[in-house]
Amino acid sequence: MPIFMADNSNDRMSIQLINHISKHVSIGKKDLESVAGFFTPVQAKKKEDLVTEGMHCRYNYFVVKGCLRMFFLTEAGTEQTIQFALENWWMTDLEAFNKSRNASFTVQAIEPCELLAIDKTSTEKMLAMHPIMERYFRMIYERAYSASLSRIQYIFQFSKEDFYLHFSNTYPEFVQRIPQKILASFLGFTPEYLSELRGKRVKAGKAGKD
Amino acid sequence: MPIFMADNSNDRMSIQLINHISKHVSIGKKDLESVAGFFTPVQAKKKEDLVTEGMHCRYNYFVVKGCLRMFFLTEAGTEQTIQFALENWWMTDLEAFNKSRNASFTVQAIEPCELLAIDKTSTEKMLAMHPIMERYFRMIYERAYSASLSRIQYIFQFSKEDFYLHFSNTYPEFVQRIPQKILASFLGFTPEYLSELRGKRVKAGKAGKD
DNA sequence: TTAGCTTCTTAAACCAGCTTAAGTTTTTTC
DNA sequence: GAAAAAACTTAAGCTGGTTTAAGAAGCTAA
Repeated sequence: MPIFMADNSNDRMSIQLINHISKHVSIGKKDLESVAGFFTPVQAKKKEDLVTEGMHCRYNYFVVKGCLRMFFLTEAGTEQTIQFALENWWMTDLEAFNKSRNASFTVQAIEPCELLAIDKTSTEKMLAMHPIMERYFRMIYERAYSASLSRIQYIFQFSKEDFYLHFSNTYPEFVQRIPQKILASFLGFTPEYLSELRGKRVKAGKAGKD
Repeated sequence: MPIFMADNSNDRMSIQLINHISKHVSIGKKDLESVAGFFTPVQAKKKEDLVTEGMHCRYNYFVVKGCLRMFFLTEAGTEQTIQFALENWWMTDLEAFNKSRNASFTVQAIEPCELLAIDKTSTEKMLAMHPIMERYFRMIYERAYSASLSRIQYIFQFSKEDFYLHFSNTYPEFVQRIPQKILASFLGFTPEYLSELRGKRVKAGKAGKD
């Protein structure tokens, strides 16, 4: 179970959410404070599940600090990572969250995380009280949708080797930050093959410093 | 170039958009008529491009009738289909549409289509005048985002053969309706391999009527 | 500070799906 | 309604990436 933090963390964490909302929509200070009041600060440990595949999906999470990933279990029993959420991204199993179905995905902390959580009822109240937040989320989901389409484009565009090279050139710090096993499960190949690719690069003298 | 239709088609086509909006949000008749006024009816012929990769992406399209697909050209020069839009779905290259960038994708009519088109300026005016439409689009993009994640899940979950079987069992009429070449480019394999899979099923006596 | 667990590496054998190529059928166009 | 173009089929040979297996190296916890 995630730890629900004492109220005084709320202020610091809320500021980040408030800043993010302000970047996207015009909204007054009072409204922002009211919006922030709908969220509960949550602390998650490394490898802790925030949403569990097959279980009720109660919260939508805003990442204040740390990194989440979303994955599911394939029939073969391996974890397939679908996407990551870094600071200022939202993550939950949206369909399960909205329709009160059991989750199809697990959301898990890769690192120790600070999160802001909101449940469905609070989301609806918050949207009814602050309709401008519909606009904020419309923009957030447009962006998430575009990102997801780009991911599909990359999956088909590149061979697995090129997909790895492209990803590790585009996000070199991030690649350092996460376990290789998780990276392999995101890129859609076996850890063994990733290891082979890394070996190939090192031998070819193309590796970065370590 | 798409054909922009005479105004009297507008009524019939708008009704479908109006019904769709009404299903998602509470909105009065007058507002609905005002919203509909922001759209232009468009007729597209089979194989006609509505958005072209590399070109300016002026419109967002609501499908009244027919079927659109979104694709891009891989480096190898083959078309890779990303998604389809049937009746009551929206389609455009969202990122290009929003940020006035050149399109990364082509949107093409698979069948003769009736569409409602709206440009960026009109979209903004419409949203400013009818903020409830932010809610409508928030829901639309949530759904589109979820659908896109499911697609990623399927891509990784299934072998190519199982992916084909799953898709053709889930949408048998749709599979009949579109060219095999396009289906193959959606499932991510060669037309030759699709043909082989079909042959295999027919021989095994598992084929449907034709 | 050692035992146990998880992650990472290496390498050989294997196979799903691609490429190529040539023929057939369907659709489009004039 | 004939010719051209596009879509579909079939089959052989090949390759990118998986599987399997076994060992090495890093972490984590008492």
